[in-house]
Amino acid sequence: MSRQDVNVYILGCIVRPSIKQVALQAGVSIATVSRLMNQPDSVGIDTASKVYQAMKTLAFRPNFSGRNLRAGRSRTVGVVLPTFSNTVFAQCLQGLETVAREREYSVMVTATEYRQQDEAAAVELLLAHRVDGVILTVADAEASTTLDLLDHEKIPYVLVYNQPQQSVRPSVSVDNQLAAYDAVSKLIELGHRQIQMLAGHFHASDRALQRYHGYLQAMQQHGLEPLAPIEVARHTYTSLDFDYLQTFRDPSQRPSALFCSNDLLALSVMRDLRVLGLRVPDDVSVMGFDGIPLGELMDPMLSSVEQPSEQIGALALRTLVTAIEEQQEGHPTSVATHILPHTVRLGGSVKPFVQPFVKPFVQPVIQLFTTLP
Amino acid sequence: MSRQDVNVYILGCIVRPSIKQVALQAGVSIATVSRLMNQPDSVGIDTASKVYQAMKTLAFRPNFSGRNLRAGRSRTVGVVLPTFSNTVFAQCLQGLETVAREREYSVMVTATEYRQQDEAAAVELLLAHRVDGVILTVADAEASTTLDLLDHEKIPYVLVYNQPQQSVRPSVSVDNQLAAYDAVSKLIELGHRQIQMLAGHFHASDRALQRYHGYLQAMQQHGLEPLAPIEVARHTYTSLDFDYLQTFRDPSQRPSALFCSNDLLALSVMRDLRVLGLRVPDDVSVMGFDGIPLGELMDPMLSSVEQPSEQIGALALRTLVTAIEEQQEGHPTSVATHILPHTVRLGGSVKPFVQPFVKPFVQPVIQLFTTLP
DNA sequence: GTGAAAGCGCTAACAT
DNA sequence: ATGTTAGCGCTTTCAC
Repeated sequence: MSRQDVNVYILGCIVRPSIKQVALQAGVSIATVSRLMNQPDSVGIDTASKVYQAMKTLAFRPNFSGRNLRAGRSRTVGVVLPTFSNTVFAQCLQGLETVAREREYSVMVTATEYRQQDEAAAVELLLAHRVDGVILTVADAEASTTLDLLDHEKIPYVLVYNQPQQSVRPSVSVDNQLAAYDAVSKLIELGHRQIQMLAGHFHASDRALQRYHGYLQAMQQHGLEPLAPIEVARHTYTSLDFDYLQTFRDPSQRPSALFCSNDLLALSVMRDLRVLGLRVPDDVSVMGFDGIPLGELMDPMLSSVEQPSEQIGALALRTLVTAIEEQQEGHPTSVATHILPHTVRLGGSVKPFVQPFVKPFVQPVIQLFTTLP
Repeated sequence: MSRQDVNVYILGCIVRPSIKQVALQAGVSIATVSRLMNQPDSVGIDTASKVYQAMKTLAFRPNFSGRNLRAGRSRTVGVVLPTFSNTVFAQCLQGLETVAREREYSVMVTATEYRQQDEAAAVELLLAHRVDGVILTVADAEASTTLDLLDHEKIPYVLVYNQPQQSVRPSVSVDNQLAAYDAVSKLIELGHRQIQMLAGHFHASDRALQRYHGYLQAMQQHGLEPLAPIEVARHTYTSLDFDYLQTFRDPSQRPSALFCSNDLLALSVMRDLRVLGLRVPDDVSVMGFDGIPLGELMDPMLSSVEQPSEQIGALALRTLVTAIEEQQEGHPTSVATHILPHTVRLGGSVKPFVQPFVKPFVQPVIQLFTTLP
């Protein structure tokens, strides 16, 4: 062995030590070094300490590329979400990453920015990195060639937020239709009759469509006429474009309650209504979906369907790791569909609807007072 | 060559094809396949199409583990942030990931949950994966052994949000002290004299401390007595614990304006004040820091120091990639410190302070009215 | 323009 | 309990 094999410095440049240098330094074979990392118990106590010492002096750090290549696994999971700018997905990522760290998995992330056509490339890239599995939210879980690919290649994956109805696919979500049904039923219970749904493009979010079905179900079941949904060109923040609210200027034209497919949209529409001179909840009640933490800080508090995003992420990761490890041990693949409980949070953005048919008796008196300086 | 080398299926199980299978299928050497991926021009036109054809039929996907091991680079950057639950960091990640995708880099993420002691392990893990560089926010950029490690090992990195003052470290941030100074000066300009700062633990966020210095500077420069900052045990959402606001019940004890070290804290405190029966901005004005998009949707709109989080992420990634590629070409390492512009956004959560020294003239009349049924 | 061959760091089967 | 060795998939000289 040449001197360079021991030395960490070559031409003054740091060369990261490999197990080879460690083995040389400790006077053992590379197999021993490798074993110490994988099954520490299988190495003699004094040999072990020698190797640990060598690792320390050389500041050895294993090279996962080598390990992954050889072992055929990477202890890395891939994540594909529409965007991290929407708190819901960010929370999911947070929950997922926390559990990943516990389980000693790493996380590689991509965003599709709600573009269905970007899903395939995102997954391809992750697969090139040989991630052991994928956690993802797709535009449409039923008709997804990306999911078909994963199925075909037997790559473990878990959907988050998507809730496949026809196909059998591992997923973690709330029951979107039921949750929307509950929310709209609550509005109906509070006296609302004219309830309209507002959503991003349905083709970019099967969840939004499922929620719309829940809306329809609630309306029809209560003998109410469903209104055509308002589809806006975004899933997150508005850009102060009020065209979609033009009809709201006429009180007879506008619904008494608005059910939004997510909280960012709900908060945006509340702001837009405000700018238009309409009050929430006095003129329009607003119900969101997601239950983002910031909604609770609003005044009036945002009513919303709470879904446990961090837990969705956490459970998805646990489910994925289980699938990965089952697969590695040659077990049969079990497909688990987790439906987590939702709750309808009622805040000040929704108020009971009272038919405005009688003018209050005291109004003249009030008018007298208000004409005073 | 045995038949198995050509065949993608072994024992009914899919075996991912390598360049070896592709080469065999196309009747060329593995070197040609490799060259086609790296310098497509160096391969003959007809050979190329043969190889492409083989790749297609075999559904070939390069194995980055092999490539990374051999090439010594991974086209992957590591990201270490306090949490993804805070919109600010989520936005930064979004900006960063978008540019990474453009540049064909992958992103591996970790959260420290504001625990300084977790920073080292997070970076170690990323380095074991042989990321080409790291983007990170640390608790304290001046005294960070993690950053010293990166410096020592010559791993390119870029800080985000951190703004080192003494040490020379590549970073992308706003000028925290100046930004806080501007915000507090604005409050003073609006008549506020009793201004207090509220922050998470300073030892977990050097930015918060720099902002406190900005607060101090503004107060002193205007001849005002700084108040002791309120340090609360969190950086994100409150858990409805109002102890820290006890003194606010007494009007003579409370400041007229509160400057919060971030928006989540500001929104939380606004909610807490509301629950305590205090009105924002009538009883207390509130100014945040970060300029998260949701703050603009609030009513009253959250006043805040806007920092361009997505751009911070985007620029950090561009800077990092530049550093990585400079280093690979053996160029000298240039250290760029980017200070991005901030703006003080004034919303309804702040109102001019008027000394309540004269009782309004009409008060008796009002009292008369209010004693009516 | 193409091929042969070495080797990146590591694991695991086999040997002792 | 430890060493020897083959080879994971790829890039990159060095030949021709």
